[in-house]
Amino acid sequence: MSLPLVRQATAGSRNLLSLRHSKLCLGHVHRRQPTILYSDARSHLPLTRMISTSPLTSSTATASSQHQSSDLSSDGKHIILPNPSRPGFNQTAGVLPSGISEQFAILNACIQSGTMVRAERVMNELYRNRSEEMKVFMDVQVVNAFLNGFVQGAKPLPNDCMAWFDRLVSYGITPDANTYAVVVKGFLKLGSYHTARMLLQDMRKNTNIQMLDVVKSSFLAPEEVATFHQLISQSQSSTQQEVQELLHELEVAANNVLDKDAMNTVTSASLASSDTTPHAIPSHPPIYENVPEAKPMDAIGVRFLQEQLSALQNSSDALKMDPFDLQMALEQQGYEVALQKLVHMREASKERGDTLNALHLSPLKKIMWDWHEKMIPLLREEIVNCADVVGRNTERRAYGPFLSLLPVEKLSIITILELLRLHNSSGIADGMKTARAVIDVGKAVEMEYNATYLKRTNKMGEIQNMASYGKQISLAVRKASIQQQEAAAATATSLDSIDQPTSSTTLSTTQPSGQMTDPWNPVWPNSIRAKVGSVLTSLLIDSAKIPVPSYNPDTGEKITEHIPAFFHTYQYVRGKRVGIIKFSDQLTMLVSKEPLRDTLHPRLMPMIVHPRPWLRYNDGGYLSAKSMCMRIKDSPEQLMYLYKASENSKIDNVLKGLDVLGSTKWRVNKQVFDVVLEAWNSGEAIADIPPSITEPMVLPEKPADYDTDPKAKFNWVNKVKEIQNLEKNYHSLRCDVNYKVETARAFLNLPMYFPHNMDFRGRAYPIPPTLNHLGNDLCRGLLCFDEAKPLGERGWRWLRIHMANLYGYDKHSFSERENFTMENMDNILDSVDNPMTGRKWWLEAESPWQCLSACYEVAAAYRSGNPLEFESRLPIHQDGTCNGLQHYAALGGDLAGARAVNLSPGDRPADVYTGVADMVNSLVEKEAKEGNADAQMLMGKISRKVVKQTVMTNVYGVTFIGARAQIENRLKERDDIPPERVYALSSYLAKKVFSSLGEMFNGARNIQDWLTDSARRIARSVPKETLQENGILPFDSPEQEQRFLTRVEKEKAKSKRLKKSNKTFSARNPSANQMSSVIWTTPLGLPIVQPYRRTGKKQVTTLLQTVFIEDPDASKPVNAMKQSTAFPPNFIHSLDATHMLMSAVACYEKGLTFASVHDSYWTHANCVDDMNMVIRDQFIALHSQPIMENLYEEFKERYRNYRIPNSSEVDKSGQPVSKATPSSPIATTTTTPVSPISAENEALFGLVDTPLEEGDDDDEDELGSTLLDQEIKASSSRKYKYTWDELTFAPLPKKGDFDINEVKESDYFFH
Amino acid sequence: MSSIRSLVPKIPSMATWNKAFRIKGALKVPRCTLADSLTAENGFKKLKDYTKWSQAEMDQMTVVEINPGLGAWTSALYNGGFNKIYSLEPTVPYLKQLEVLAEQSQGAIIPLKKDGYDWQTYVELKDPEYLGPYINPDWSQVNPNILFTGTLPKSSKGEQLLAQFATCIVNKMALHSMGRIQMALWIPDQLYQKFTGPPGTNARCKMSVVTEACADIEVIYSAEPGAVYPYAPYHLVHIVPIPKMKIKAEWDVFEYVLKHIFVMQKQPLSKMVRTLGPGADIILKRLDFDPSIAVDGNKEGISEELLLKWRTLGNSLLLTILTIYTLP
DNA sequence: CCATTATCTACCGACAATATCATTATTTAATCA
DNA sequence: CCATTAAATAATGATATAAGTAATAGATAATGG
Repeated sequence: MSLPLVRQATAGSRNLLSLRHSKLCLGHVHRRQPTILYSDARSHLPLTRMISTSPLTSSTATASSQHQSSDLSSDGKHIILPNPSRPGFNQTAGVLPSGISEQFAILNACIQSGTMVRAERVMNELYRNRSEEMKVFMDVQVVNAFLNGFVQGAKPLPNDCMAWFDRLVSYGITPDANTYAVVVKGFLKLGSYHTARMLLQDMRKNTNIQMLDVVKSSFLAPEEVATFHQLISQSQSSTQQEVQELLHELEVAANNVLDKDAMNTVTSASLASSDTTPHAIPSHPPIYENVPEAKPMDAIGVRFLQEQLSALQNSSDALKMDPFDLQMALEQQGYEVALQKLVHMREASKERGDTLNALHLSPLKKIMWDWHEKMIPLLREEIVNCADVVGRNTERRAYGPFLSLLPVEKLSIITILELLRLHNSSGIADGMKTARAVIDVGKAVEMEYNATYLKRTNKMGEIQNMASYGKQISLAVRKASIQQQEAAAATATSLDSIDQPTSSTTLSTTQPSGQMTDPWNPVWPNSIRAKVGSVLTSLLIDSAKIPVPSYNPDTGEKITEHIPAFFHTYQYVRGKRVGIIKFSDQLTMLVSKEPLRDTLHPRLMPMIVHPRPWLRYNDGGYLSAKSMCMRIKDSPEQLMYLYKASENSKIDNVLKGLDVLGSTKWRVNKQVFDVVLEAWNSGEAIADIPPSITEPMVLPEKPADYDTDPKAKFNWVNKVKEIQNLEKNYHSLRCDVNYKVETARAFLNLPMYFPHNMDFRGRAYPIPPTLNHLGNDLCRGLLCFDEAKPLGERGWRWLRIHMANLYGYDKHSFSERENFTMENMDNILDSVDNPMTGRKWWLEAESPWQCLSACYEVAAAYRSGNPLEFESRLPIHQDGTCNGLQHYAALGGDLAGARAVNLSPGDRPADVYTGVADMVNSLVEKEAKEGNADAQMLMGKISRKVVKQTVMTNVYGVTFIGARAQIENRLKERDDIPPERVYALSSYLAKKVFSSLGEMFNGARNIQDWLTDSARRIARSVPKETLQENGILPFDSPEQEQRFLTRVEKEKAKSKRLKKSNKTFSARNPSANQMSSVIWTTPLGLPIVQPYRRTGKKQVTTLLQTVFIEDPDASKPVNAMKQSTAFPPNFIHSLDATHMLMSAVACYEKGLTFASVHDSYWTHANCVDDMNMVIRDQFIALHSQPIMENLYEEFKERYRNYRIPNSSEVDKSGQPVSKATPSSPIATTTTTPVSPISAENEALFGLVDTPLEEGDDDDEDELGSTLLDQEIKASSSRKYKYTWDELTFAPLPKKGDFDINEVKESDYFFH
Repeated sequence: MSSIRSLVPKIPSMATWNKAFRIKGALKVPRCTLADSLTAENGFKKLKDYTKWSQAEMDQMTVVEINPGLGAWTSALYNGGFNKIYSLEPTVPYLKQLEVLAEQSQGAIIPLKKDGYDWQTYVELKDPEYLGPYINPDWSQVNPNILFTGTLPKSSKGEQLLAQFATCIVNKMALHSMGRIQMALWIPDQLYQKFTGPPGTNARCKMSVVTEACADIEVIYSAEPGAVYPYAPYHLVHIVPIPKMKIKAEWDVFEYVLKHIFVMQKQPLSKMVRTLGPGADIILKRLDFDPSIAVDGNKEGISEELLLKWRTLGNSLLLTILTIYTLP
C-alpha cells in the first residue's frame, strides 16, 4: 500500500494512538474496508441513552430502540439512522417539537438571568401542557441546569431545589450524579450538612451513582468541593457504619478531585508531546515564546486591530499583546470595543472642549452615541415591564428573560451595529427586510451571550493552548485534545452544547460520549431570535433620531428637527407585503460618508493566529466563537448524521483537510493593494470596481403621451426603475469593494488565516465572508501566501505559465504560454511601473487584478537578475479541466471522455468547451449562409465562455430553459448584441449547443441517468414499517404488530395536540408520505444528506410585525423532484470535494502550502510539480476505489426494506403484461426480481384500490365495486396492478476500459 | 324608428360551452361570459330605467363593449335601441358568434378583434373611424356620445382592469382621455364588493377609496349565478365619473400613501402614517381630525362628522401630506 | 381512477410575506351542587 | 370544594394583498370530475 497520506514519522516515539489513526486514515481513503477500530463502548449513543433515562417511557423506548437496532447501525460502514417519518427519528435525533425548543430556550434564559420564578413558571407550564412530550424530551441535563439555578447564586434556595427534585423525579426523570451534586450543593452552601448527608445517603442506597462522579461534577466549583470536608467533619460523630462508609467515599472523592488539576495538566502535556509535536507543551503560559505567529508589533496592520482594542481600559497592554490574546480579545470583546470607542469619542471631545475639533469627529459616531444613550433607559424600562408581567402578555414572557442575559449597554450597541451593518441588504434600497433584521439582531445577541457565557465559565486554557499551538495538524492532536477535554470536563466546563447559532435546527442535548458533561445551553430557535431582535429593533427605531436642518412651515425660520433615523414600513413585491426597515435619507448620507470599518465585527474577519483545528463537528475554527464544520440550514437530519459521524470518528480525515486549508497563512499583497486603493479613490470604473456615483443618473424624458396612455407611463416608469436598479447595484458593489479594501487594510503586513468549513456536500469554504481567496478577481489579486519560497527553475517556468493563464492565454501548450509571458515582458513591466498611467496592459487580462499581482511577481523576479532565487509568494493555480467531467470519466472508465478532459495524456490541453464552441460556430456559420438572421447575428461571436457553463452543467442535468438562461446572461455581457434580441438569440443558441453536445458525453450521461433514477426511487420510497402500520402491508410478526399497537395506544393517550402527528397514510397524495432523502457517504467517510424538503414556514408574531420563519422541527416530506435532479451534481461535487481534501492533506504532509477553490488548486510556484504529483496520486487513489459499486451497495444497505409504489399492466388473469417496471426510465434494463412481497400484495388487494384502514362504509364499498366494474368494462383490455415493491436499483452502467493510472502521465489533467 | 328588435344569440349549453369556448392560453381561467338573454334584457331595462335615456340620446351614443363573449349583452344593447355597438372581442370563437349577430343587426353591431384589456386598444379607439369624432375634453358634463360597457372577467385580470379604469378616470387616461365617459359594467360579485366597499367594512380597500373619490356608482341589476358561464354571481354597475376629482394630490403620491396605510387597515391612521416616511407623523399635527380613526374608517366610536372628514381623504390628509413633502 | 392543469426548469456559496378574520383548542372564570 | 359550563384567550388556517401576463417548452407533480 502506498503511503502518501502517512505523515512523516519523525521518531519512533509515536504512541499507539497516533499509529492507530494513521492507519485509520489509510483504510478510509484507499479502500472500502469494514471499520474495525471502534470500541463497542462508542456505540452507546448518548441520545439513545437519553430516551431510556425515562422509566415512564421505557416501554416505548425499548420497543423503538429494539426495533431500530437493525437500522441504527452507526458502527458499521455507514451511519444509518431511522427514516424521519419513523417515530424513532425525532427522539434519536433529539429534535424538539415545535414550541418546546422555544420553551427550553426561555427556560435557560430565565435560569441564566437568575429569575427562577419565571423559570419555575415555564417548567410548570411545560409539564402541565406538554406532559407527554416532556416524558420524552425532558432531559436530565435540563433538569440539572434548572435545579442548579436555585442554588448557584449568592442566595441559594435548596428547599425549592429539593422540592423540584422530588417533583421531577416523580415525573420520571432519573437523576444522575450531577443532579445530586446540584441538590447537595444547595444545602452545603447554606451549611445544612445534615440534609446534604441524608441526600447522599439516600443516593447511595437507591442508585448506582458513584460518589466520585458526584464530587467531580462540573456543577461543583473546587471551593464547593472543599466544603465536603466540612460535611465530613460535622458528621464524624455519627457511628452508623453506613454513614462512615459514605464519609469515607466522600473524602476519597473530594481529595481525588481537588488534586485533579495538576494531574490534568500533566496528562495533557504528555499526551501532546507524545505526538510528533517537536516541543513539549508547557501547561502554563508563557507558551508562545517559540511560536512566531505575528510579525513584530510595529506593523501597520496590527496597529489598526489594536486600535480596535485600545479603547478598552486595560488597553495600555494592547500593544504588547500576544497575537493569540489579541485574537481572543478581538473575538470576545468586539462590542465592548465598539462601545468604548463611542464613549471615548465623547469624552475626548468633552475634555478638549474645543468644538472645532469636535466637528472633525465622526458625526455618525456622535449620533450613534446619542441613540445609545436614548435607547438604554427605554431598554431598562422594558426589562422592568417584562419583570412586572405576571399574567397575560405572552410576548413579553417570551422575550423578557433574554433581555437580562446581557447588560443593556451591550444590547443597545449590538442593535445599533447590526442595523447599520444590514444597510442595503437583501436588495432593499437604503434599508433591509424586517425579518432579516430582527433575526440577525437576535442572533447577534445570542452569539454575544454565548461568547461572554463562555468567557465566564471558561477554563479551557489548556485546550486552547494546545489547539492554537497546532501548526501541527494531526489526527493525533485532535484525538488528544478531545480526550483531554473529556478528562478536563470534570473540573472545567467546556463549550460543547453551544451549537453555532446560524443553524436553527438543534440537537436538544448533545451529550458527547464519555464522562463529559456539558452545560446545557440550547440554541435559540429563530422564532425566539426574531422576538428578541424585534424588541431591540423596535426600541432603537423609537429612540434613534437624526438632526435635520429644516424650516418651520409656519414662520419659515430655520430650525433643527430631529426625525427618526429608521422607520418601519412595507413594500409590495408582486402583490405580497414585505416588511422593511428603512434608513432616513440623512442617515444614508451619513453612513455613505463614513468608512465602514467600525461596523465590521472581528468575528467575521480573517484570523491573525492559526485557527483552532477541528476537534469535532462543532468545535474548531475561531478561538471563542462556536462554529460548525458544515453549513447546515434547517435540516435536523443533516445535523444528526454529521453528529453521529463525528462522534464515531468517521470524519477525522475530512476535518483534517479543513485544518490544512485553515493553516495556510496569507497576507495582503501591498503593491496590489496600493493600486486598488488608487483605483478606488479615483472613483472611476476600473476592472471590477464599479464607478462611484456622484450625481444621480439622468432620467429619460417622459414621452408625449405619458399623461394619456397608461402603457407609455408604464414603460417610462420601468425605464426609471431599471436605472435606479443599476444605481443601486453599483452602490452595493462599491460597498462590497469598500468592505474588502477595509478588511485588507486592517491586515496589511499581518499574516492572516482563513478558518474553513464546508457546505453539506463537503466542498470547503473560508468562513470569513468579505475578503477571502474564493472571492472575485479583486480579492484574489489582493491575497498572496505569507510564506515566500524561492522559484527555482521549475517555479520560474510555472510563474510564467501562470501569468499567461491569468491573462487568458491558457489554451496553449505550456511552452507557448511561457513564451507568451516573455514576449509580453514589456507590457508586464509597464503594468508594474505605471499601473494606472501606463498602457494598462493588465486591465485587458481576463482576471486583471490577479494578472497585476502576477505582473509584480514576474517583474520582480525578472529584474532581480536571478529569477531562480527570487522569493515568491504568488499562489500558482492548477485548474482541473472540466473537473466534473473528469470525475464522470473516471467513474465510468470512459475512454473517449477521459481523452476529452485530459485524463489521458496529450501534447496539448484538450478543451471540450472550445470544442463545443467550434462545433456550434460551424453550425451557425452554415445557417447564416442559408440566411438565418439569428445565425448571422451570432456569427463568430460564440466564444468558449458563452458555451462553457452550459457544457459543464449538461451532465448535471441542465434543462433547455436553464441553458438558455445561462447563455442569455453571457450574451447580455457583450455589447455587440442588441439587448432586445438577446432572448431570441440565446434560445437559438441553446438549441445549437444542445444538438452539438449530442452524444458527446454519453459515458457521463449514463452515470448521471443512473444517479438521477436511483435518487428518484429513493425519494419516492417508504419504509416498510410505515406501510405495515398503515395496514398496507402485513406485519412480519404478531410481536411487531403488538409493539405497534401498544405504541398507538400510548399515543392515543397523549393529549389531542399530538393527533396531527398521526398522519394518515393517504394514497391520494403520495408525496406527503415521501420522507426519504438521498444519503450517501463520501470515500472520506462524510455522510451527506440532501436536505430538499417541503418548506414549512409559519408566521411568528414579533413586536414590529409578524415574520415568516421556517418551522424547523416539523418533519416535512421530501421534494422528490429536487432530490433526484440535484443528486448528480451533488454527488460529483462531493467527489471533487473529497479529492480536494485528500490532496490538501497530502500536500500538507509533503510540506506544500495549499489552497483551493473547489477544482482549482494553489501552491507556490516551485511546488507546482510536487503538487501536480499529489493531485494525480490522490485522484488515482480516489478512483481506484469502486466508488459507484460502493454507492450501489450503500444504497442497498441504507434503504433495505424500503418500498416504492409501482403500477404495472396486467392481463385479465392478473399476470403481468410486461415484466418491466414502468416507474423508472432505466428499469427496462432491470430484471425486477419477483419479490415475495409483490405476491403478498396481489393476494391482499387483488386489483382493487388499497383498502385503507379508515372505515369505508358499505355504501362506498358498493359504489366502489360498481365503479370498478364499469372501469373494467370501459377499458376492458387494460388492468393495472398496484403494488409496493421492494426498493431496488438499476444495474450500474457498464464501466469502460480506461485505466485511471494514465492520469499520472497527463500533463494537462490539471493545468 | 326601427321595428322591434329581438336579436337572440345562440347560447350553448354549459357542456358545449366548455368544449367550444373555454379559452386556454392567454387567460388562465376561462373568461366569464353572460349566457342568459333574459338576464341581459332585464339588466338593460333596469339600466334604461335608471339612466332615463331617451331614444334620441341613445341614437347619438356609440357603444363600446368589451368582452362581449356570447353576445347576450350585445344583443340586449341592440334590442334596447342602440345603433352602433363596437364589440371588442379578442378570441376567435366568440368573434364568429358575434359576426352572426352583426349580420342580423344590419351592421349596428360591429365586432372588432380587439382586447379591452390591452391599453393599445384605447389608443386605437381614438381613431376617427371609431370614437375620434366624439372625443370631448369637457368634463363638466358626461360625454353624450360614448357609452362604455362590457363584462369583466372574474380573474385577477378583471380586478386589475377595474382598478385601472378607476385610475384612468382620476388621471383622465386611456378611455377617459376621451372625456367624461360613463360606464356600465358587469362585475363579478367578489370584485363588486371590493369596488364599492364602504368604510369600516372588510371590503374597504384601496380601490374602494379611489372609486369613491372619482365616480358615482350605482348597482343596477344583479344576475343570478346561473346566468353567467361559468356560474358566478354578477352585478351590472353604472359608473359615472364625477366632474371634479376629490383627489387633490398628485396621483403617484396619493397611491403611495394609500397603499401604505392600507397595509394595516384596521390600525389607527396615526400609526400607519408613520410608515410613509421618517417623521411622517408630523403631518398628523396639521390634520383637522382625530387620527386615531382606523385606516378603513371603521365607525366604531367615531363621530359621523369625523368619518366624513376622513372619507374626503383627498381634501384633507393628502393635501397636507403633499404640502409637507413639497416644502423646500 | 384518468385527464387536465400547474409547476418547475443543474448544484453550491447566501434565507426569510404579512394583516386580518374565522374557526378551533385551551384556559380561566363562574356558577352550582 | 368540586364539577361543570360559560367566557375568554390562544393557536391555527385561510385569504387578500398588487397589478400589465414578460419572452419561450417539455417533463412531472398536483388536482378535479
